[in-house]
Amino acid sequence: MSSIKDVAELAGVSIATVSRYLSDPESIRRDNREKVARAIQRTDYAPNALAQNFRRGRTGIIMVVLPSVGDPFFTEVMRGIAQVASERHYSILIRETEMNTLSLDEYSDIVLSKQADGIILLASTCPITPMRRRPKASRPAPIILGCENVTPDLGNLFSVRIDNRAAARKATRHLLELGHERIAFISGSAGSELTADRERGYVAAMKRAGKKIADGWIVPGQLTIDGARDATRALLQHPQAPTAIFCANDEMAMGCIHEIKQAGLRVPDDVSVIGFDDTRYAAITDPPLTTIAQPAELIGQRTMLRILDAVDGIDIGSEPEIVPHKLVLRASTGAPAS
Amino acid sequence: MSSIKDVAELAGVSIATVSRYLSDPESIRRDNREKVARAIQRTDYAPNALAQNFRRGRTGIIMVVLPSVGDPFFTEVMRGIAQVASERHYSILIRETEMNTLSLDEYSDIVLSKQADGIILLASTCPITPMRRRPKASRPAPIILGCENVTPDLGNLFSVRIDNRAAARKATRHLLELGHERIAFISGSAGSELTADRERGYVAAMKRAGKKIADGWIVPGQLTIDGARDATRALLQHPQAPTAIFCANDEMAMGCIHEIKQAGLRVPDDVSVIGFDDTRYAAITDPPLTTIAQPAELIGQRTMLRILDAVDGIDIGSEPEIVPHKLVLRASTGAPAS
DNA sequence: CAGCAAACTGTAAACGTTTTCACCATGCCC
DNA sequence: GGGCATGGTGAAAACGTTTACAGTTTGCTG
Repeated sequence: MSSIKDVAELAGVSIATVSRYLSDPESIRRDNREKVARAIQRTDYAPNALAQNFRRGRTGIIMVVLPSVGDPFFTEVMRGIAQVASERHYSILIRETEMNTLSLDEYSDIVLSKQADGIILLASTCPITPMRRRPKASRPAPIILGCENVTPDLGNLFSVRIDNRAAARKATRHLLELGHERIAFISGSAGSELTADRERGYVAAMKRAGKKIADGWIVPGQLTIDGARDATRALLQHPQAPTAIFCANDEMAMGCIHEIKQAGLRVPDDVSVIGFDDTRYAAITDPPLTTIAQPAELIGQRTMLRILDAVDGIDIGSEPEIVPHKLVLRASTGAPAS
Repeated sequence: MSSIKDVAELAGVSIATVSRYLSDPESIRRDNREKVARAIQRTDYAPNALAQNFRRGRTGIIMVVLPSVGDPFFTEVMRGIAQVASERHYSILIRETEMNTLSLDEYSDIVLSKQADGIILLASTCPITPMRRRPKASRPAPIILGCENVTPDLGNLFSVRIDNRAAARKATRHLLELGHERIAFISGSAGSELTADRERGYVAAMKRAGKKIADGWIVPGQLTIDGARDATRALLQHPQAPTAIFCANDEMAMGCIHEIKQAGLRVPDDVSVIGFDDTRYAAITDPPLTTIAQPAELIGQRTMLRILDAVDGIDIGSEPEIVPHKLVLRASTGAPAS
């Protein structure tokens, strides 16, 4: 591949001039402009991105860490992220971290060692351990959260998300208002702060309504279809089997509904099911899924915009940006059989 | 951030020694090894990836181009890709190209200008235009295909995929064997070679069985849920409405089934539906979906391995690597009502 | 046409590595 | 003890840009 030097030689100017042509053609004289343009054509020159990035000290990469690329909700968030990224000429680097915990230090190192300019942590199923060292860093590495909120001792990570607790309360209240009393909750896994908040909302709503939550009504479902199927089977065999099940995401709701039908029961006649996320499949499940809608794409866009701000040195603070959610009524919930 | 120079100074050795320590600690003397190790500790040093890559002339990035990150099949392929990538310390850079056509030249430029070491083209919905220029490049840029096969004039791009035609024949034959005569096909979009091949398989199987394909039985569905719903509505109103519908992917099959139920018909009693891909949702649709299973994750792994070979300068040729597929029988297909 | 500002250009340094090359010890063999 | 391989080291070049600085040309004004 030809370099800027070849172009300069062919055009009969210095490499500085070529470089200037590249960044701002107007800044060089007309005749040189044309000579350089021709030389670039002839040599088939394209700037070496590696050298540019090195020189500029930026990678042009934002790393996105997420537990599973398969999850349709994250997919939607990713779409928002990718959209802003391409507008701003940034690339996104996806890292899937099934379960392995990385400490904030390690993420910080990724930025410091110039593997990425910033990091977006999408709801991690693993507890993020706080930062130990490097108080010396003049300015903290740009790391922010999407969707997730996080244990308070982690300190001040900015995030864009909905109010998960309020949303879960709303979902639970919907079931209560339909007349359900025995409402179960299929959560994520132990480490997930994201679903923990939803669980808190569920518990709070039940409490406020004066309903008891029986042992075994809160079942972990790993946020996966299969996890939810197992959880659902357990719930259906529970001595006080629930008449409604609140699943912490839509994937699990799909697994849950399938398992209920499998058991010969009907949704919502025998058991109501409510999901969370309003993914693309929610409208075409059978029955169509009542769920909490999150503006996933918007979350992605906002998160990306904010991290780019942070990369540019703008202080984005640590006050989370809360985006709206809403309850979408479809046909998977109804009054309990009396 | 401290550089190798700081470490060298603190340790009292040259930067060359530090560099050698980093790449192979055994290659330096014991006492220096310890001094350097201590100095690295004390300075909190981590190599600057930007500088390393620049110096080495490699990006450590493989770009993956795909039409939609949302598609669960591609998601599965991505998982395979990501897995190999992380083993080999490569990063993947996702580029979503809704519809915009890029020429092979442009992809080639991305590699030549060191934005990525290689490119994987996952089934593009857009026709890839062949390469015009740059015959000068000593060796073609490593660009290979996953899933997709491509118009012959594009020449010699290696690919890993199933035999789509044979698979589609198998799916169609399954319906024929159940006794269906009026079988429709919901394809992708016009530009998609991928679904074009499936369409060819469908046509071939129908022909061989001596069944006519009525006008309007082959409907484009854009590979999306909504596209398939529209297509299905059209098919149900067709004067010779089909008793079985073959969808070019599972997403469309899900949309199709939903629309059939919407119309008050039953699957498979009134209309049989068969999908393609065997995504994670196939088993939990209602009824569970009969479909063609592709080893998506394997395709991803193999594709990534081969492109890494190509990046290393190994000639991988252009003979496609064909991986096995199979027909998975579930409950969405059955004999036609007589 | 002198003088001066403005516009443009070239030289060279810098970014942080890796790696070649020459060099210096050290230990071994004769 | 001289020669020689061996193992380790440091100086310096190189990778391809961008950019500060100084220098040169151009155009304008009086």
